[in-house]
Amino acid sequence: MSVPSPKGRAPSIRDVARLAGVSHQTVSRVLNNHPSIRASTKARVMQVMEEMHYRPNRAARALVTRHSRTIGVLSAAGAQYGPSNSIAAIEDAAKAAGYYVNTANLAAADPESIAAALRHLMEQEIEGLVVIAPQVRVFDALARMSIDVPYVSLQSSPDAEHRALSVDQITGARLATRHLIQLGHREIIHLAGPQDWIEAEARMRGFLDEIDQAELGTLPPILGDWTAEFGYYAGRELLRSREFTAVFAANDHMALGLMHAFREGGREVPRDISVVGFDDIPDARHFWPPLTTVRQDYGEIGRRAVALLLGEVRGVAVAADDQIQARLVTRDSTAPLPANPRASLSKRY
Amino acid sequence: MSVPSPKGRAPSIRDVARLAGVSHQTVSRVLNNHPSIRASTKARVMQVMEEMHYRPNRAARALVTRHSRTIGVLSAAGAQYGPSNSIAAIEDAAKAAGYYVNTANLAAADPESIAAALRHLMEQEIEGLVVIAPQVRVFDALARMSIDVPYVSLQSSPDAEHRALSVDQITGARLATRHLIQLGHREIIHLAGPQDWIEAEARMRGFLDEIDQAELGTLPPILGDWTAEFGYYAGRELLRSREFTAVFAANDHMALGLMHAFREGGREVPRDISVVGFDDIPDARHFWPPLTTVRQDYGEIGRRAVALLLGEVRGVAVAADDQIQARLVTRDSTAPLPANPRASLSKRY
DNA sequence: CGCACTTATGTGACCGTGCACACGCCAGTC
DNA sequence: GACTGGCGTGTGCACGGTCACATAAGTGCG
Repeated sequence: MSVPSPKGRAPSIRDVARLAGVSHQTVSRVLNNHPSIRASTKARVMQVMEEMHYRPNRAARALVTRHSRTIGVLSAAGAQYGPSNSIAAIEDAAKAAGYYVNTANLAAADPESIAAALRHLMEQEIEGLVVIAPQVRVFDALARMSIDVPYVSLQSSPDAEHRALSVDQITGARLATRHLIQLGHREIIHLAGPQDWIEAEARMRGFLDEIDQAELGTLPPILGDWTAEFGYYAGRELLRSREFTAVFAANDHMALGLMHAFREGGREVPRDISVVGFDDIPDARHFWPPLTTVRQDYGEIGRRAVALLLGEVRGVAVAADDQIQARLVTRDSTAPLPANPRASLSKRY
Repeated sequence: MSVPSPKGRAPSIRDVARLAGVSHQTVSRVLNNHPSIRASTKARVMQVMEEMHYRPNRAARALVTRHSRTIGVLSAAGAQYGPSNSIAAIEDAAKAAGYYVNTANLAAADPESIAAALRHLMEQEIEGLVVIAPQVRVFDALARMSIDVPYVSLQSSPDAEHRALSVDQITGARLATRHLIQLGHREIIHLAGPQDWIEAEARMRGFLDEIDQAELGTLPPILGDWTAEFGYYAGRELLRSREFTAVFAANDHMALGLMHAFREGGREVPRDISVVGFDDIPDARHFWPPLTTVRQDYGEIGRRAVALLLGEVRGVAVAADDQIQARLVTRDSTAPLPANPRASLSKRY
C-alpha cells in the first residue's frame, strides 16, 4: 500500500488525485460537482475520498473563494426564551443551507462591548449578520463601524439601511390591550421592557395606540428589565401607589412576578386584577393562574431571517412579507371588571 | 495618494508592507508581536494598518498554521434555560481566550441527526468540543465516529475517554430528597427526566440512594420530558393513581406543571403535597408557591468547561476539581407532613 | 581588530483549494 | 476534410498568511 499522504497531515485533493490517477483539478470538480465529468471518473474519485477519509479544508476553500459560508448572530440576552429559540432556528436553517453560524453574546450594552462583539464577528469574515440585540444603540454601533455585510434584524429598527423582520409587536400589544378594554378595564398599567429595546418600545406603542383609540386616560408606564424579579417589585410598588384594575406586562416573566406580588398583597388574579403577558413561553399556561398572553413564533422568525439574509448575501431579492403576526392566547389571568370596582372613577363597560 | 491595494480587495500584509516600506514578513511579525522588532518600525506598521483598515485574514492564517482557533459546542435542548446559560458562558470564556465558538443544535436525538451535527462541526476544523448533549447515545456516536479532537462534556458520562465536568447531580438530588425526608415525608415520588439523559439518571440515582439510606420503600419513578406540560399531565395521573405526600421533580418546569395539576385537583402545595424542583430557574422563586429547588451554576460550569478544554487543546494539563456543588434553596413549596396524614401507613417524624 | 552572538529585517517556499486557460478528442456541419 | 463546438481533463497560478533560512548591522570581548 502506497503512502497516501505525507505523514501526519490530513489528505488533500492532490493526495486523492494521485491515488485516483487523475489531476487535482478533477478532484476539485468532483467536489463541486461540475457537470462535465465522466460518471466513472467521478465514482472512482469519490471512492478514493471515502477510503482516505478525505475532508475538504474549509480554510483553503475560504481563502481562495473569499466566501466563509458563515453568518454571524449578534444577540443580547441570548439566554432568554425568545432569543435562544430564534438562535436555534437560525442555526438549523443556516445549516440546511450549507452555512455555518457564529454567535456573539452581548454581555453588556455599553458601546465598547458592542463594538468588541462586532469586531469579534467581523474577524471571522462573516458574510451576513443577524441582529437579535434589539437595542437602539446596537444599530448606532453598526452604523458607526460601517459594517460592510448585509444584515437583518429581528426587530423593526429605526434605520432603514437593512431588512428588518419582526413579529408585529405593535399589533400584538394592541390585541392584548384591546382584550383588557373589552373586558371593561379602564385603568390599565403597562409594565414595559427596558427603554432602549426596540421590542419594548413597539409594545409600548401598541399599548398607547390602543388606549388612545379607546379614549382612555393614559397612566404612565413602568420601565422594567424583563425579569420576574423586577415584575415582583414593580407589583408591590403598584399596589402601594396606584389605582388600576389591569396590567399589561411586556413579557411573561414580568407578568409572573406581578402576579406573585399581587397574591402576596392579598389581591386575587383575575378577580381583583387582570394580567396579560407577552411571548407565551411554555411555562405560561402552567402559571397560577394560567397566563393570558400574546404568542409569537420565535422559530419561524429565525428561519425567515436566514432566508432573507442568505437572499441578500447571494444577491437575490427575496420577496418577504416581513411581518409575522402575533396572536392573543386567552387563559385565566384576565376577567371582566368586577361588579364592585375599587376605583370609583372607572366607568363600567 | 497611492493605490493601497488592488481594486476591491481588502488589504493584505503585502499591501501594508508596501506602504510602510518594509517586507511582508515584518508586518507579520508585528501582527504576532515578535520580540525582536524595533519599536519605531512596529509603530509605523501599526499606523499603516490603522489607516488601511487592515484586518488579518483568518482563513489564510488557519490554512498555514492548521489552527482554526475554533471550538465546537454540541448541544441538545439549546433553548432550555440551563444549556443556553452554559453556552453563553462558554462563548464569553472562549472569546476571552481568543477562540471562536460554533454551536450545533441537536434537533432530534436519532443517530443520524447526531452524526450530522458532529460532521457539521468537524467540517469546521474545530480544535475541541464541548458536549452539552447529555444523552447516552451521543457518546456512542462520538466513539463510533472516532472524533479526533479533545472533548469535554458538561455531564459525567459513562465513558472515561474524555474529561467530564459536572454539577454534582447526585448530591444535589440527595439534598432535595433528604429535605423531604427530614420534613417527615415517607411516600415520595420522583418525576424524572428522559431515560437516556445522563443528568436525569444522576438525579434519579441520588434520589434512590437517599431513599435507600433512609430505608424507605421505593415508589417507581415516572419518566418525563422536562416540560411543564408533562409535569401537568403526570400530576393529574398521580392524583388518580398513587398515594404520596411529596414529589421530587427533576427540573423546575416539571415541578411547575405538577403544582398546577395538584391545585386543579384540589390539593394545596405545600399543605397537602410538598414539591421540590431542580435548577433554580429565575422564575422559580415567583412560582406559586415559590419553589424549593436545587440551584446549579450553569455559567460557572460553562467557564470551567472552556478552561479544561483549552488546556487539553494546548496540551497543558489542567488540574480541575471536576465537580461543582449544587445547593438546596428552600422556599415555600415544601412543608412538614401534615398532622393528619392521608396515608395511614406513613410514620410521622 | 576579528570573531561570535544578538538584533532587526528580508527572501522564498508552502499550506489546500478554485479559477482561467489550454489541450486533446470526438461529433456534427458545410 | 477543414472548421466549429462541446466535453472531459490537465497545468499553473493565485489567495494571504507563516515558517525556515539568509542577511545586514550592531555589540561585546579577548
